[in-house]
Amino acid sequence: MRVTIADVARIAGVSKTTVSRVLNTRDEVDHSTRAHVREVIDRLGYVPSSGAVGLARGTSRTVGMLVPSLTWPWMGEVLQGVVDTVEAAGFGLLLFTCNRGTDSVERFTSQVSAGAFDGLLAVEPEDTLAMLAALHRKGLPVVLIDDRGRHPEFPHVTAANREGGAAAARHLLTVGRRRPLVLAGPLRFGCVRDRLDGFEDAYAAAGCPLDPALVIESDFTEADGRETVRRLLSQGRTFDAVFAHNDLAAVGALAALRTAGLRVPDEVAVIGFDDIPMAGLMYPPLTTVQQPMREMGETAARMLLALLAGEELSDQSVVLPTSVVIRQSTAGA
Amino acid sequence: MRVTIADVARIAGVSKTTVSRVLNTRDEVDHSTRAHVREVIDRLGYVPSSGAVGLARGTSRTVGMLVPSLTWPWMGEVLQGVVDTVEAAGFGLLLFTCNRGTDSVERFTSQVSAGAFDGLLAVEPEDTLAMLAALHRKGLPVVLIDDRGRHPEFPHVTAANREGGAAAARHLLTVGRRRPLVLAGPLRFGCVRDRLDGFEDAYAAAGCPLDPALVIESDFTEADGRETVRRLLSQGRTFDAVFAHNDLAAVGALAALRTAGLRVPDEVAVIGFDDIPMAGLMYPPLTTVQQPMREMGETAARMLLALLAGEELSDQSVVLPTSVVIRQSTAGA
DNA sequence: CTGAAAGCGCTTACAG
DNA sequence: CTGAAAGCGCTTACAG
Repeated sequence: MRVTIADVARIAGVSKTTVSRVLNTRDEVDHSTRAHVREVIDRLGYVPSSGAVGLARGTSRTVGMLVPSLTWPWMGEVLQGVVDTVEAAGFGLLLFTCNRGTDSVERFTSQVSAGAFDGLLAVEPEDTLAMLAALHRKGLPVVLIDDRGRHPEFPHVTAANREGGAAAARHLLTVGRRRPLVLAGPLRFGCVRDRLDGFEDAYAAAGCPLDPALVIESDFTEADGRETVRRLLSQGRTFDAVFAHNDLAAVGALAALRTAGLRVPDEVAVIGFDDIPMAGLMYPPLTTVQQPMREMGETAARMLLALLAGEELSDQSVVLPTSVVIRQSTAGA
Repeated sequence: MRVTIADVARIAGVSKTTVSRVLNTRDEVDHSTRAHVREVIDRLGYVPSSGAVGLARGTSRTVGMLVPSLTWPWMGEVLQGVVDTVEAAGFGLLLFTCNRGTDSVERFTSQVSAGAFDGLLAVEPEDTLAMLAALHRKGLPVVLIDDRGRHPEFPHVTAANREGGAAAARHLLTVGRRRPLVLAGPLRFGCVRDRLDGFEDAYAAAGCPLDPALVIESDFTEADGRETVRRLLSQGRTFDAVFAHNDLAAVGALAALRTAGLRVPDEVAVIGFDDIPMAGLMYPPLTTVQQPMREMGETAARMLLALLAGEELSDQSVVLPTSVVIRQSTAGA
């Protein structure tokens, strides 16, 4: 059924060794022999069995990718960046989301021991960090795409969260907002503290320190963003801007402000973080701090491929720039 | 380094054959031998090499998934359904998006010949249908997650597009709309024709045939939905509802209507198709015909796994029900 | 119930 | 420049 290297060798009248060399090495084969073997390979449509190659070479030319969820709004972009890069390098991508308890985590780790992939890309491994650290110590190359934590022990790529927070602040100051509400993400995340620090410092530097009562921990969901803003308004709190630590919460803020009859951006300007695909489609279109998700995926993949090629990483930690995308939720009509 | 079956055999004082049997067969091994080997396996943390098992058995226990894009708004749901199902069955999922020309298509097909996976799940393979048909004829099990075409030659899962179109019509009739605009998708897609047929028939059955001038082919994008509605309004066309063949186009319609100063749903009701995650977050929240994307992914994966297990499919074609999710873009406040 | 041996399809020293 | 042979880590008739 399957065409094997033995078939090619027999038909070309050479040894399997020679066929293998034509396939894998650049020299050591006579020019005309090489051409002839090539011709037979093409004619037969021979493709080496990836399983056999992997077994003989001890590598799979496959990378694993572990994500906590595939339905988060920005995950598609990250994944697309990863897949494009990995495919272009001729590697396969094995996808895992061990999000169904101990069982699935165990199944995942056993795939590692099984040598199913040579290296791992992981997004935000909140509950799996210990496991990843263990695999990493055992020699598995790992690169984190790190939206949440601070994991100096791993090579990782992050967005410039601190600068992003500062840029959000400068933008709000530019449009004249002196009293912003901060809808922070969970404070246990490093990225959240960074965004907050950058934002606070920029406001302080402008001689306009934040009101601590207007810095609220939220949970990155639309529902909580909406509910939090509703509650603050009903308590009589006043603010002239909202800085949400992600776009989903910003969308919730938009809804609560609308319900309360407050005009955006005239009375309250709103800025989010991420620039998920729907941000520009909201009403009003949402100003936001863009994280270059696709580029983060590409960069992480390139780092992992470099590691697998035995190269040293010039930087263990790559920080990609964020940028403010100005739309009508802060900029007026 | 790696613990092999030979290590286990040596330490347990049995043959590799026996270890293999403990691993793979239910009987043929003495109870106490089995227990002892199990204990050694656990103690050593032995996991069979997936490459070696695959080579020896001729299968990879991996399924491939081919998607045209990872950034479409509903793709995450499909993927999550697939991954959950495939993982639970102990299979790996290899992800491909050969969307970069001939090169990447070739690379993909060679992965098939390489035996990198045992079966394939594919979403909407517009430009790759001929290639998939060829692989299918050569014996590769393929299941299509079929949002667009009509591909009777493959096992596939679809949503009930015709019924969905009819349900959209009935809903609009219920809220008193007699003169709807249809923002159709590309008419070359089977799903588009089905949605249109169902919608038209239901309106005709209500004694209210559609105005052909109000059935417009669009391209499933927000920009085109917006532009089309803008153009029709500027031409003086009147309609009291919009049925868009996907949510993105419906979101565009919402924007154009807002710009034109038309109130939704009072003056124009809007209904979409898909129920993508952002549908409920729009202003006003978008009524839409829901496709069960995650379930489609799960179902397709289950079908493929059944095929790989050598089972006959009871149905080559599975049609999952759609349902109207009523929100404020048709229902008033 | 158990094991020796061949085989899956490659790669890679080693020898010439 | 080329090939015979061993080896990668398993499974599976076959024999006992």
